[in-house]
Amino acid sequence: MALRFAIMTALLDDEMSGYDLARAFDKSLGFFWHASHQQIYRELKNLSERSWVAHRAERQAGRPERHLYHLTPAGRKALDAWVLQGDRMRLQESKDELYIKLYNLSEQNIDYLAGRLVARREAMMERLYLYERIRRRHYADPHSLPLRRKGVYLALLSGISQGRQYLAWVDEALEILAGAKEELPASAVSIDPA
Amino acid sequence: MALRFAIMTALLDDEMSGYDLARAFDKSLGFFWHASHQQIYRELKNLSERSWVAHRAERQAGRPERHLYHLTPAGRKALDAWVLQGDRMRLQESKDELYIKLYNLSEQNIDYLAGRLVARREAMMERLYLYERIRRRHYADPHSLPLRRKGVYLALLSGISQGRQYLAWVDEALEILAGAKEELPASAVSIDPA
DNA sequence: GCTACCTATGCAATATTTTGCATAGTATCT
DNA sequence: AGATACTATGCAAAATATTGCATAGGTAGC
Repeated sequence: MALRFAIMTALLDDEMSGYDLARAFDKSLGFFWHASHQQIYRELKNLSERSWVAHRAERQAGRPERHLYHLTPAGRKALDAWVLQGDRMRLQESKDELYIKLYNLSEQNIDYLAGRLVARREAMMERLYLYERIRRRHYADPHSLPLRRKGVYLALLSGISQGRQYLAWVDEALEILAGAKEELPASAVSIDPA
Repeated sequence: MALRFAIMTALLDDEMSGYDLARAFDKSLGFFWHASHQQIYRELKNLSERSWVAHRAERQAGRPERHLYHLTPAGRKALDAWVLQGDRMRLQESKDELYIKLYNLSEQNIDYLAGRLVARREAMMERLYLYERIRRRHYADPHSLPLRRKGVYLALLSGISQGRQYLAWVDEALEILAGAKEELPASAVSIDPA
């Protein structure tokens, strides 16, 4: 349901192709709602049938045609109505397998899990770097933004603040894991005079 | 896929009924992986077919029978193996419609969206309170915990830290929205001498 | 007595998401 | 020359998740 409206939201400013949208959903909007290109093409088809979006073809030399989608007035109206519609407030559940795996922490998997945490830290740092760049480039002076852009800015702030919090948590978690490992009996490696 | 293992994880300590699991997924484990009772019963059936869990019936006076599930040795083995298996690291996307709605911030919906933020703050404060209570009750001295419980503690820490971050963000967002509203021309309410 | 909610289980339909496949030309690296 | 990656679109199947319904007795408040 929401993906439909996320796509329309992305079309508020510019017309975009399915491919463009797929890339947009790898970035800013995708931080809040991920979608694969297959999903996007299917939704675009659905939205076209509803006449909430329409497209024009753009021929390119050598390459496949781009179908550039844009909001219709009916789509714009539907989007505006959706924003004001009831809100199933599921408080964010950070759906990451790693948490479940942490519930299974053991001597056998502690190194593996610590490694996965490090990988997440790196990925998050990269993303955080991207967001900070966007912030500096487009939201350096939030006070002067038009109202709608202030909303986007709030979402961006949430991403940045979540990212920083996540990095701090990973670091703390790694420290605790390192401490726990030291206390472990060096059983497997010990030269046991059998 | 992961729900299967989340359920097995919950069965590590105690045997539980589907109903018990459903309630557990409203609390601690559910912060990381939500599941409805229908899903849980289906997975339990599936897990039984794989012989990864087994159950015994417990008759109760007046009430329906409870089917108490427990891990089998094969289930335990499968769980241990899963923890070490490849990890599709999708960095958490806070899948909340509200972010998309914020991208559509306008004079028409600013009050509504601010109200939804307040509702989220209240819900998060309640949850945070629950987590802090769990922390004080069961994880007051994290250093002395056995290894596996330290993993659970890390997940709990993540929940607490995310919750606090979220509250701080909501407050900042509400302030920015309040500031933005003040700057708005008082168009709709003004006594316009037509 | 009626209403609402809790314990306790589960089926079925629908909606959403993921994964695999398919096509086709261009560009870049080795 | 061949491998890999990028632009660009889309179908189909499988896995997951949500929503509605169904049963059945117990407890608590009005």
